[in-house]
Amino acid sequence: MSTINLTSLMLEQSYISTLLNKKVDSCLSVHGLSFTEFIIMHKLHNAPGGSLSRITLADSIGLTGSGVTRLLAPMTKNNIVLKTVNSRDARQSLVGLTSTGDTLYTDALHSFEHSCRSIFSLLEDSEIEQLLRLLNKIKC
Amino acid sequence: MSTINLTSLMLEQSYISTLLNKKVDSCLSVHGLSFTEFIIMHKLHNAPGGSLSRITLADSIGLTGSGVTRLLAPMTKNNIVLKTVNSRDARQSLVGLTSTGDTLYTDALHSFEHSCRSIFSLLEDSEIEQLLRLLNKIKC
DNA sequence: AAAATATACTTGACTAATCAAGTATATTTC
DNA sequence: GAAATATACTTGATTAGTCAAGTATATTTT
Repeated sequence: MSTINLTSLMLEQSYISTLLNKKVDSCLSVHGLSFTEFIIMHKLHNAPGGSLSRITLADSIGLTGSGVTRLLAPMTKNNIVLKTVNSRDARQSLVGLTSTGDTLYTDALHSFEHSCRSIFSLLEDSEIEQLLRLLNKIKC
Repeated sequence: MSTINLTSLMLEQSYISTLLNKKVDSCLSVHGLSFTEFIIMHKLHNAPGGSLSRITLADSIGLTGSGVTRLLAPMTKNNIVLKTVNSRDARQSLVGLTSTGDTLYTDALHSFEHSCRSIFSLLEDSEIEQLLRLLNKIKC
């Protein structure tokens, strides 16, 4: 493979990602959510037991721990997520969605899915699978 | 296609992009450059005539005009880029690489390509082409 | 069990970007 | 050709995140 294509691929990937983030952000803004907040809610909604520690959350979304702390602060204040102490380890605090948060997530998910269908509408089913497969072969 | 996969695809794409940005940023930091600065230099290096207006630059990298203004300020001070007036339109200022900037770009490109080869090392040539093709079918 | 180290989280200082409003120049309309 | 509108850019205020240092609790070493 010529290195030129690798460079193009990286730049293209970065460019598309920038635009996609903006697009998805604006679709979620009607629910008062940023994309990152939505991702957090998605991870919490799908977590076994419904809660995750900050560090697990941070790793699973590619942010630092302090980034997660700052993101969760307003979400806690707005009663979207709830912090509970881990009785086995007082350092850890587990985070989960409140029922308000879960309802909000479900609503936002509808908008999000709608936006995704539009964004990926030019891709066939098999191409979606293929794209997912190829993305997972990238060494981050 | 199930909507579940579209959601996964979007989240996966976002996650990978976050990590890739960090990886590439750290590879370029030895040259004192951020990824965004590198992209700007790349666009300027490859522009016909070697210069672009701020707005063309902004569009081509997915930033706002003001973002570009702020990015270019320190690069101008460090003699990496040069602003020239457009004699046909006094509003526009064209931006180009200085020779210092061009040398820096060439050096940084080596590191960047090296990093890209590692990042995409699990992908076959044909898969790189395929990935580029699929990314370009995304409606941003 | 005390000391050293590691882990989970928070906080202050900073950076990169955004948006909205402002300024200067161009273009269009009447 | 003056007035209205559009375009190119800049700037102040804000936001989302980073990193490094700090605090509190756990774990390991001796």
